[in-house]
Parts: sequence; C-alpha cells; structure tokens
Amino acid sequence: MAEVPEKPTLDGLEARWQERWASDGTYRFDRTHDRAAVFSIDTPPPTVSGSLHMGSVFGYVQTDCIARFRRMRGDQVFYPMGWDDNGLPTERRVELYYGVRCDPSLPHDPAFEPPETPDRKRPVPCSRPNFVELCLRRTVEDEQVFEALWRQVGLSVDWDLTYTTIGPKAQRASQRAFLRNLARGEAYAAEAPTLWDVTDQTAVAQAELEDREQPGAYHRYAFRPVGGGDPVAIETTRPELLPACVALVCHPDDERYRALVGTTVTSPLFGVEVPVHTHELAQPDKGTGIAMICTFGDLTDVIWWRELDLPVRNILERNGRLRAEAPAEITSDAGRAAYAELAGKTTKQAQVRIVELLSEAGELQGEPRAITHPVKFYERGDRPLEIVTSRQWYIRNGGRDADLRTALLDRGEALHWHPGFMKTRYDNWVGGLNGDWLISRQRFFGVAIPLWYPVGADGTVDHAAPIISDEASLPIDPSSDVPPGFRADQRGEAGGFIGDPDIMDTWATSSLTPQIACGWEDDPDLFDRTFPMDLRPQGPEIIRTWLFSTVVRSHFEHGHLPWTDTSINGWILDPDRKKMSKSKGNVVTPVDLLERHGSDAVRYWAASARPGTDTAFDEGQMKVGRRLAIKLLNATKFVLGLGEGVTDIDPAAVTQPIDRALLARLADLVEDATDAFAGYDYARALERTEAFFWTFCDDAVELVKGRAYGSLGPEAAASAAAALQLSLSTLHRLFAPFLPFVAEEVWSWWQEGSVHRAPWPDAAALRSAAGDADPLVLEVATAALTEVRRAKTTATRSLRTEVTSAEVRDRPDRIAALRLAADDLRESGRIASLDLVEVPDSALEVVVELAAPEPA
RNA sequence: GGGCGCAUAGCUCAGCUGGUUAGAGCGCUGCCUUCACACGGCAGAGGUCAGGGGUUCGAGUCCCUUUGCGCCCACCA
Repeated sequence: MAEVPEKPTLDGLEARWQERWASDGTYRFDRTHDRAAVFSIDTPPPTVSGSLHMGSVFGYVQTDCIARFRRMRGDQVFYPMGWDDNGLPTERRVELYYGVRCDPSLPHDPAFEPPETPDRKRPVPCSRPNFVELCLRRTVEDEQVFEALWRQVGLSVDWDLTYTTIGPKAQRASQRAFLRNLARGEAYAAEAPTLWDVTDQTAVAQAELEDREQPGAYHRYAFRPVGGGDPVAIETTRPELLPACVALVCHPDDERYRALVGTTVTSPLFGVEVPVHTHELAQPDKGTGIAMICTFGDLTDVIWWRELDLPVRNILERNGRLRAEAPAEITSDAGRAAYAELAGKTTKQAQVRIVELLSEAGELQGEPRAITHPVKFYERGDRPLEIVTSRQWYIRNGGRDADLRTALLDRGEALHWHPGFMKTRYDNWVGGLNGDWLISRQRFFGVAIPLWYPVGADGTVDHAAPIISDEASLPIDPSSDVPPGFRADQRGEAGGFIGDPDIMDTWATSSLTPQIACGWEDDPDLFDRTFPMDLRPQGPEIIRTWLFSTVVRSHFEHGHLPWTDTSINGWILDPDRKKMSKSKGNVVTPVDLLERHGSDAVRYWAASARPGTDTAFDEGQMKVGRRLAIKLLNATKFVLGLGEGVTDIDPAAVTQPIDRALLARLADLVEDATDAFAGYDYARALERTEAFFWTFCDDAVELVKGRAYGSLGPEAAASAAAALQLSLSTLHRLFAPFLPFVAEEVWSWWQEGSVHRAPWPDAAALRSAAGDADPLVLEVATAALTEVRRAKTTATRSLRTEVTSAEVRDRPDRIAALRLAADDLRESGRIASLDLVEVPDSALEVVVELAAPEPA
C-alpha cells in the first residue's frame, strides 16, 4: 500500500504500472482452470507491415475493456496476441525498405546484404531464401514496435502468449489443416481462369477484390457474316482483346440477331471465324445487344466460356503483356501482321495501337464513346485485374455447393453477433459467393503448400498424384525439403520430384488463429481449456475474409463454430482532414496522441464509442478522458483524507438515510454496468459509471463532507466516511477496465494487490448495506442544494456566502425525505435557518435569503 | 439493382422492451481563486428529435414512405 501523494498526477503512470504489471504477471493466463472457467479471446493479429493508426487502437482498446471486465468478474482470461506478418504486405514493405526484389531463380547467397541506400527504382535482385530472411528480419522489428504500443495503451494481453503467422506453430497448423482439407476433399487443385494481379503476378481471391470506377470507352466495330449479309456491330471496352475473341453472344429472345444465331462471323483485322451463340446473360439493351466473348475480358466471359463450352484463345502473359506469338487461329498474313503490332505491349498500350489499326483499316465505327464503369482491382493493387488460366489450389466454401453454403449460413446464424445487424454482412457475403476460395499465391513470403509432385521418366510433372508429407514432419518447405523416399539430387530430374512452388494466401493461415493460439494438436491440454473460444473481436471490413474463413476452417476440422460470440467494432471517420494534420503540419499517430493525452484518455475516447458504431476521431473526447482521470485522482485523495483514515470499510457503519440512499444508487449503477458489459456494451458501462461519478463528486461528497469531518458526531461521521469509501472502492473497480492506469494508481493508495485482479463490485452486497434506503433522500437533497447554489450564482456571490434563511417547498413525500438529510443540506449550503414546507402537487421551489455582502 | 446502418442542441453523441416539462460532454456566456481538484468548480443560454403519412389514450422511440449520408453485395460486353 502506498501513501496518498501530496499532489497527485498522471505523469509517469503508464511507465510505472506497465512495468509493474509485467513483473507481477498481472495478466498471466493460469492454465490450470478448465474450459468453463476460461474466457478466451481470439485477438486479431495486426498486420505488422502496416502503419500504426488510430483505427487499430480503437478496436483493441474496446476488446481490452471486455477482457478486463471478465477477468475481474472471475473468469480466467486467455488473451493472446498474434502478429500477422506473412504475405504480400510484408513483401511490399521489404522491397521498399531494403530496395530489393525477389528473383526465385537465383541461388541462395549466404553473404547477401541489401544495399546501403535503397534505390526503389532499381531494386537489387536476391534469391528467395535471402528475401525471406529479410522479411523475417523486418517483421521482428515491426513486431517490437507494435508490442510497445499495445503495452503503452494498456492492453492486458498475456505477452507470453504471442504467435506470428509466419512462425513455425502457424506454419505447422496451416499445413496440417490444409493436408486434412485435402484428405477430406475440401481442398483441391484446378486449372481454371483466375483473377490475376499483373503487378504482383499472383492469383487473388474473390474476398480480396474491390470495384473501382474507372474511365473507359465503348469502341464499336463489326464482324462479317461468313454466309454474307450485313456486318454485325459490337461495342466493347476492351478492343485489344479482339484477337482473343472466341464467339459472339446475344439474348435468345433478341429478334434482331435471330438469323445469325448458329452461323459464324469473321473478326475485323484478324479474320478469325467465330460462332454466334445465345445466352440469358446477354443484355439486349447494352451496347448493340450482341457482345464479343474473349478469353478472358471479365467474369461474364468466364461464365459464357464455361457454359457455352468455348475454346481458350489466350493472348495475355502473366505479366499483363500480350504474348509474342499470335494465336494459331489467326492465319492470314494481314491478321498476323496486325497481331505483331500488339505483341509484347501491355493491355493499355495494345488498346491504343489496336484502335489506330482499326481506324486505319476503316473498321472503327464512329468515335470511341467515353464512359465510367466499375473495374475489378486487387484491394492492394493499382492496376486492373486480368483473368489468366492457371493451376491453383482451392478450399471449398459453399461458392459451388448449395448444401455447404447452407451449412455455413447456419453457422453464422448460431454465432452471437454484437451488434446483431452485422450478421447481415456475413449472410450477404456467403449468399453471394460465386466460386470456391482460392488459397494459392505465386509469391514467396508465406506458408508453403506442403506438397511435392512426382516427375515422370519423360520429365512431365504429375500434378494429380501429389506426394504428401506426414503430419509429424510439419512444417515443411517443399522448395528445400526432400519428400520421403527421394534424394535431394532428384529434385527436378526425370523420375524425381518437384516441390509445389506456391505459398498459401495469408488468410489461409489467419483463418486458423483460434487453432494456432489454442495449441491445436501441439498442446492438447491447452486446447481443451481454451477451444472453442468465446470471443472474436474484429472490424466489419474483414467479416468476409477473416471471420468467414475462420468459420469455414473450423466447420471442416471440428464440426462447430470456432467461437460463440463475435463483436464487431465500428469504423473511425476522419472528422475533417483540414483541421487535423494538414494545417498544423503534423500527422497524428497513436504514439503521439498517447503521449499528448495519456493512455487512459485515449482509451476513454475509444471506449466511448458504442459497439459497431462508426465514430468520429475526436481529440476533444480525449481531453474529457484526461480530465476524468485527474478528477479520479483528486476525489480519491479527498475521500481517503476524511475521518480517521481508512482501515476496513464496515458496511454496517452506514446508518444515515442519505448515505444509504447513496449505496442504493451505487447498487443500481453496478447492476447497469454489469449488464451492459455482459452484453458486450462497454460504452454503456462507461457512460453510466462516469455519470454517477460526477454526481458523486459534485453532490454526494459535497452534501456529506461537513458531517464526515465530524460536525454531527462520530457515528454520523463514520457513516459518511464508510459510504464514501464504499463508493470509492466500487468506482475504482468500475473504472478499471477503461482507465487501467489511473485506476491502478488510486487503488494502490489504499488497497492491496492490483485493482485488475480485484473482484468486480457486487450489487447485492451494496443493496444489502443500503437496507431499506429511500433514494428520494439523496435526490431531493441534491436538487435543493443545486437550487441554493443557483441562488448564489444568480446573485453573483461566492458559493461560500452564508444563507441567512432558506425555505424549501415540495410535495409532502419529498419533504419527508429531505427532512432526513436536513442537517447535511444546511451545512453544505451554509444555511443558518432552514424551513421545509409541504406543498401538495408542487414542484421543488427554494426561496433563499443571502447574508449581506461584506463591506468592501 | 439488392441489402445494412445512420439522420436528436453550433460540434460529438446518449436516449435499451413507446409513458410526466427531450439528456450528456465539448464549445459558448456568466459567476466563483471554496481548507480534493485552475490539468478546476458552480450555474446559464441553446433542440418544430431530417420531411410526410399511419398505429396508439400517448411516438425521438413502433409501421409505411420520401430525402440525404456512409458502408456492403451484384454477371461490370
């Protein structure tokens, strides 16, 4: 127990208590408890390659408030922290940070060091192992920065329970889960048209797409019917894909083109003969009503290609440039000459050139018509996605299987959503899936697909018969590890083997955070005590990725949900950029704000935002939070200074009606806050606690402080002191989840142990101490005191001014209640003569006569 | 095109299952340097609860509708 300081301050609290919590193991998970006593939280592993911004602090603080509440309420809280460090974001960061580029064809160079001064325009190529080594080096440093921030903001995670998504535990779990998916037929490989990012040269999944409005133009040109007749015009935004055209399509009911259906037409410039088909998806009112199908311009092309059983005429390389070789179907010299003009160009360059060619050939009808239209992008990319055909790994997710989809929708139904309306996003997403989950990526820094393939005597790779590692050997890297039954020198040789070159998408690992954190298969004892978990807190934007994919994996592996509840935080709205960073010239970072306002103040802002509600970034709220923390210091100092000092608080000493009324109000507060917290509504709990605290300071303390100093004798003083101390003890604990630093500080002045391990206040005990208290006593006394203050303020006199006489008029029941607090009112109002008058059906009225001012 | 959310004081937001004169904080104005607190305190001004209709004894709260904003989804030639 510490002394109450002479001059309480918030300065230095963060550093002091952070260190103390670490050395005392205040938040250590005790794994001797069984599942029923444990509350386990599937904390979002932040992407460490990203920048620290207030959005992260916002959500994590809200979760921490819940965690602290559960811990105080007696749950054994399992609160680990992961770092999401694998995947493309880290590769990007490393490329820029070190000025390097991964070239998997290079051999490992043990002496490789990145350039002293990175030249981003001319990155230095390095081998895949060297590149991965740099990624690991960088992420370790990033993770330290994140951990420091989380400690500073006071997250009560158990820092012994950290994991990374590139670490061996995560690699083992994701490879094991993948192999089991494969064994059960839930994972499969397929050669199929795939959305492809030409910058990063990797496939991307449906969940990582976003639409962006882009300028484009309709270009109009015509195909010539082989059997003669009028040319048939089409309109397209992708004229450069003309050499990849495999058919035209119109709606089956479209009279205009009926005669053409079943015939063939030839393309302009290239003279390739293609059939005319019908399909329901062709829209008569779009363009000319008849469209060219290319392999592949967009996802509709893929549907048409599949359903109309069309051939592939591929002209696009994986780097987004047109192939050097013209498609075999272009046979004419003129056609091949035209294609040669396009070969090697990007789609954008090719579009410019083909429009010139069409125009020169007189094939272009009219001027291109400018439009804006939505185009699919990889969410982290800056060039439109193309569609290329490639061999990829998929995990089933209901996108092609109605039964599975229904089962996953049912899982969403069984999950408890906070707030409930967020479930709609899940339903929309699952209901709108149009393909399985593509998990393979043609990248370097990630968990490898744990497979090899036999290479036949003729040198061909047999993808249909993968060589599978046993689970005990995981994690493996098929690019360096040798499969059972083979020698290292057989890699890539006839009769040997070859490793799958791909890695898994980061979500294929992140979707297993409950399994990774809880020690799935690695630590069965821990797993039994923590899984399935209780809570998944996260942002709304990753319901379709992280939340959904986690449900999918758990559904397959365990046959139930990975957690019972999910809380979805809101979004931070940038209030107005003009006011913040720009004009003042300083970008606001979390660290900056934490240092300026203090951790408790920033937490107060975050915890004030209701669950799932978008919130404006508001430094004003942080100032309010800081003021609240300071008030807590001062109010505590004052109450602890009353009377004889504090030993044990004796609830039975609370005898005065107004003191008991205070305890009754306190019991109400505890019930409110507890109910709110139990429903994951931390913001409501904070709001109630704060509102009570201010009236406690302004009114309750003011009313009873004279008596507490002994003006009405020792018993009355003891009653006031006990009631105030009981209130204080309760308030310290109610504030602890929100303002952990200041709450710990004030608690330490008069209590043993950490407030964060203290029991959550018990409403029933307070209720019993309050006995048959009439809440009106406190209510009317407060109202009357406010009126007396008002009279003094209106007269522009000091609150110290003596009141020669005051007459309080109110309803009989209220006057009766006030009579029980008359002495306290007289003293706090400095009232010489107090009259209480019963007036039926009247509202409170106080007539005050002030003492004459002192002569100047 | 479908869906979700939001719209309450100048600003940021409460108002949970409909119930007496609609609340808080910030900001603003005034007063008070009170023996916990000037990193204060006390008090005051300020609102046709987005518009329209309906249910009800009674609607900020429920239903319908219009408008505006944010977000999600959709096959985007």
